[in-house]
Parts: sequence; C-alpha cells; structure tokens
Amino acid sequence: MPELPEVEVTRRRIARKLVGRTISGVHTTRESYFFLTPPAELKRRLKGREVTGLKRLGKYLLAELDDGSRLLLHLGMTGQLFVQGSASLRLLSSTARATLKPEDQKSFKPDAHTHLRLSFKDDGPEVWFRDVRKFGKVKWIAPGDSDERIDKLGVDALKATGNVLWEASRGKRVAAKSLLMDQSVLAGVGNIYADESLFLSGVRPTRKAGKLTRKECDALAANIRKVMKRSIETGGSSISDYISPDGEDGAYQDERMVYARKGEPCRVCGTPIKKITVGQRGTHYCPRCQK
DNA sequence: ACCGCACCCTGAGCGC
DNA sequence: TGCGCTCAGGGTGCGG
Repeated sequence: MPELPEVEVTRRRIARKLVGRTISGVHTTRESYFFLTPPAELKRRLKGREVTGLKRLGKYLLAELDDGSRLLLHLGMTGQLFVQGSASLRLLSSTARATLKPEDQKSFKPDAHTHLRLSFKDDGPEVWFRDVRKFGKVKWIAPGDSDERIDKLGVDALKATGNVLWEASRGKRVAAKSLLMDQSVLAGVGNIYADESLFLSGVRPTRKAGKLTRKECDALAANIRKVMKRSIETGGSSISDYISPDGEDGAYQDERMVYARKGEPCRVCGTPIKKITVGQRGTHYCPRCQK
C-alpha cells in the first residue's frame, strides 16, 4: 500500500486533473465500510461542486471544494486513484488481466472494485478510485467541521525531526519500528519506509523505543526525510498494487536496502537479510548492520 | 496510558 | 486442477 511518497506522487499527478473542475456526476459501488459517508449522501454533497485544491496530510488526501467542504480520501492498502483512460490495464494484476475477454483488453473498464467515479461538467476524463481490499476510505467533511482522523496526525514525515522522535519515545516500551509507524507521532511512515530508514540508521527494528539515543533519533529523522524525498523523486515504490494516477510505475523499489529482500545479501555487508514480525507487520533488517 | 492483538477484505502464491 | 494455508505497503477498536 501506499505510504507518504506514493500518496504525494498521486497528489501531484492527480491535482492537475482535478483542481478547477466541477463535478457533474458521482458513481459508486454499493454501501460498504469503504464509505464513511454513505454513497447517496456523497452524491448529493459532491454534485455541482468545484474542486479548489488537493492537499496531503500524512497518508490522507484532502480535496477542497468551493463551498468550504472537503473530501477526505485514504488509499488503504490497495487503493488506486487515477484518471480514466490513462492508467490502462497495468492497474490489474497479471492474472486478473489474463482472464479478460479480448474486447476488454484494450483499456481498463470500471469493475466491482472501482468504488468511486467522478465525472465533470467539462466532459473530460473521469477520476476513479479503485480499491480491491476496501481498506481505503472516503469521507465528506462539512464546511468548518474537523475530523479526528486528521486532527490526531503527528508531524508530517517529510518534516520529521529528531526532537519529535526523542520526546515521543521517552518511557515507551514499544519497538522502535512501531513508534516510527505511529501516525500520531509521524504522519506518513509505513512498513517499507520504516524498515528502510531503520536500516540506514543502523537501528534494529525491535529496539525498545525508550532505549533510543538522542543521536539515533536524529539519524532516524534525517533518514526518514531522505528516503521519503528520494522515493517521491523516483515516483514511489511499485511493489504490488501501487500505481500512479497516470499509470506509471514508481522505481523506488529498485533502491530498497532491506524491504522484501529476505535471504538476499545486505547491500552493505553481504549478510543475508532477516525477516521477522514486529507489531504484526513483516519486518526486514540486516542482523549485522543494525544493532 | 500503554500495549498487543483481532479484525476489516480480496487476491496471489505456495505446497500438497 | 483444486484446496487450504499464509501473506500483503493500512487503520481501528477492544481488552488486559
């Protein structure tokens, strides 16, 4: 799933196709917990609204509308936000693609997982939100209202500081990795970039957060910023489902040091990368480089 | 207050 | 081929 870099790449590329356009139609799948705002209300609220901006908060996207209301989007694990026609069949897994009828092989058509489709007054391409696992979310926020999902987010990971990590970690017994992934501490760090920045900082993911030194907190913050910026530059990581709004794969996966490299040699010392579970998440590290 | 865990959902990949 | 199992980049909510 998309972490901060993938969400930011999505934001930058989709903003051009969204901002300044007036929504004329809203198509959805049936009600499910994907919709924090029920489909019927969503249609009512969005129709006729012009999109005036698209912000990112951690892993959330927030579309601003001309009446002061906002549309909150989260891509979850398998969410894909893209422009009709441009994303093509690479949205689908190779096996799903193989089952398509020949006439459907040319371009992607909305399927059962395409939960939200926005059409516009200008009759240009629609914007679609597809999410196989439905861990993604859509919520309409009334003008002037707040939402606790975004209110409780910590410092954006692109602006991570050693001080934030230092203060949040004192007295904590959780694993250092869990602290990095706590969205109320730093917003935007997920499983891949947590593993990668822990490696670059020489810190074992299982280390108790409270035992981190001030120097390690500084290193972790610097490496989180570095890894996130570099990933945004390369278009994010395309490891399983992520694809950008115009259908381009990212390339950051080629620069991974540890994530999903179990058994492969560490790029620094050659020791095989280990995989363990930390906080119910697959966790990769070099047993020699990370203390 | 903290922390670990179950759970939400669908599909891919693997061993048998 | 098919079955059953494990795993997946997310977050929430519950109980101890």
